[in-house]
Amino acid sequence: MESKRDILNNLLVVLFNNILTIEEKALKTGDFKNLTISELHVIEAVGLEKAPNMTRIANRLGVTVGTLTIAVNNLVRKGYVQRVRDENDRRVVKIGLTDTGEAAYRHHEAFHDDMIEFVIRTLSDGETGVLVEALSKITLYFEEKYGEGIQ
Amino acid sequence: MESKRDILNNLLVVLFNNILTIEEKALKTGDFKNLTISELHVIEAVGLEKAPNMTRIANRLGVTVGTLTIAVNNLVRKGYVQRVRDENDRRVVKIGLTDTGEAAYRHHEAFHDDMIEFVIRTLSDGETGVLVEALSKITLYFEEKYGEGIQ
DNA sequence: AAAAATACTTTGATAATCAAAGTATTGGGC
DNA sequence: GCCCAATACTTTGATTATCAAAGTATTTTT
Repeated sequence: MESKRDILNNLLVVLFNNILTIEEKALKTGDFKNLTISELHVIEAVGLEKAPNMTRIANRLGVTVGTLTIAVNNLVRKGYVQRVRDENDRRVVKIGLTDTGEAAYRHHEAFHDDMIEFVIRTLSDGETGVLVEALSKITLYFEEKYGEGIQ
Repeated sequence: MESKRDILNNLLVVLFNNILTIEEKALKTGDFKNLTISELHVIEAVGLEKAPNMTRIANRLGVTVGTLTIAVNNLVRKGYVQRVRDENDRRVVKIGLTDTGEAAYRHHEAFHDDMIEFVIRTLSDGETGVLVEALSKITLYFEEKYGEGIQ
């Protein structure tokens, strides 16, 4: 008999290990086959704020600004984002989504919405509450134990 | 007020997006700083079975066998795994953990055990049941919707 | 006005990844 | 028993992701 521990561990391992693959698969079902999962996460970070600068995005994603520069170069080339020099402080580069970028952002958002919608539809109110509670605790646990890996 | 939907979405995004970073951070606290997170996942896959072959591991990890060959080359060089030709079918290469590999496997296992231990300690029996139920449903949902991305 | 700090880009290196081509071995059909 | 197809793996060539460190431009501090 598999213990509750083992079951829980397996679930978390499978979910965590496969979520990126799944996200990528979902992405490739849309009109955005030329986006990688990393690039999508840049688009996600840009879409969540209005015109964030490079440092802000890099921190959010947990990568260096140099790494982000390269990703943004490619996204500009592919037509998903734009660079805009800040006129107040000309060192700063703000990143915005193009119309195509907006569309990609919404396509990915729909992936999340569907997932959440499914969970809420499937579980009772009480169960959803417990799930939120449990995930909050796990997040908090990671935060305390491993610090700024998580924002 | 943030809706239950938004809270749940944020939790899942934060957990999913950061789990690899966190796992890597946990890894680097041990004696295995020269392992990357991908290499660790190979070690994990090898440790879960007795001497799996290349194809088996590659399928489990969702990468091509070519990709795995390179990872195994590096892991052999670093002394974590061994290649053993199958004497019954000499096309087959079975992969096993060295003693160092075993140690790395157990160190990573401890990371999982701690996490699970925390969850079980923190939640009531009923709550843990709901969590398992909810995660099972999410996994199933992904499986149905996106097929073999998940095993 | 010089020096230090900040924001970003570039460079050089390594790792992860795939598809496709190549090598070795096995199994099936005749 | 021999050939051909299939299988298991490795190699190759290309792309992407990543970092640290060096470089450039601009702003802030002294």
